[in-house]
Amino acid sequence: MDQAVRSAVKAATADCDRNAWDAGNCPVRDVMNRISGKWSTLLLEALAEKPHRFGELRRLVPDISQRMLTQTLRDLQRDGYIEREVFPTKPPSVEYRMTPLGRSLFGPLSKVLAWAAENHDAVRAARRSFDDAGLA
Amino acid sequence: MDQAVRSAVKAATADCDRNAWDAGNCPVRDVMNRISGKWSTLLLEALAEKPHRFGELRRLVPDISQRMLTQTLRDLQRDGYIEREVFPTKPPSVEYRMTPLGRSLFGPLSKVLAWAAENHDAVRAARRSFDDAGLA
DNA sequence: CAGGATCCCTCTAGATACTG
DNA sequence: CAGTATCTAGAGGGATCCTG
Repeated sequence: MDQAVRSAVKAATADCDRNAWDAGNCPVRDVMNRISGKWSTLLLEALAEKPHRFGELRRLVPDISQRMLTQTLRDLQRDGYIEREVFPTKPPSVEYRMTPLGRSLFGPLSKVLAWAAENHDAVRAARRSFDDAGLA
Repeated sequence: MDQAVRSAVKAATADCDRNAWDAGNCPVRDVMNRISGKWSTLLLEALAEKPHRFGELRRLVPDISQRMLTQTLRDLQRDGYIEREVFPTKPPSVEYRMTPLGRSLFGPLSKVLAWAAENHDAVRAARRSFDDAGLA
């Protein structure tokens, strides 16, 4: 980890200390809380590629309930990561697309997702050996 | 986002598709689920700097309960991100430290944490304007 | 000191049904 | 098509007491 990143993280940590790690004032927790939802990263991943309509997103993430799809999209929109555009056709259609802020987040975030894909086996192996050691 | 990252993410997505985004088989969800816990990133942040004992960690993250500290540490250990070493002194002391796997995760992850620190204000602004628009 | 065990509660997320 | 409303189960998380 280079020095620039290290000091940025340290600054964030310092903020948390001053505010007793209050969720609302700690940048790390405030931002992570949202992107760490069960579906957030999957939707960001889908919308990072290109804009999608509601129904398309539902098909891209088959096991999401329509309630959680709506809610997660609204949360992402509220934090400024995605935009919602309504086309007053009949029947109506709605398109979701990433904002510049969302793209700027997805840059670093995608690196973590890539890490997950590359190291998934290592994690599963660690998990197995932990369980086999009887510490489960 | 460069091409290497893009294709790695795409590969992960493809895996998820084949398995209907099953939590156990989707690398993204499997890894993100753990590091997205309420306390995981804060503890990784603390242990990235240097090893710490149980009591030190508790002081570093004042508002964590001892139950959640124990549980989160065990989860991180199970996935191979941190190590636990017991020193049979009297009274006993236990030290936690990051593993190579943990460090390799924390590289990309720290970039996201830095992003959170830098863009926290932008997110809060987006949130306010969303709420003021009456869409809350 | 570093936890384990227990009780309890909130909040998230899923299922189902209905609407402009 | 793209949602909203309601109900409910279950996980995540907290408080407290106990122990090697």
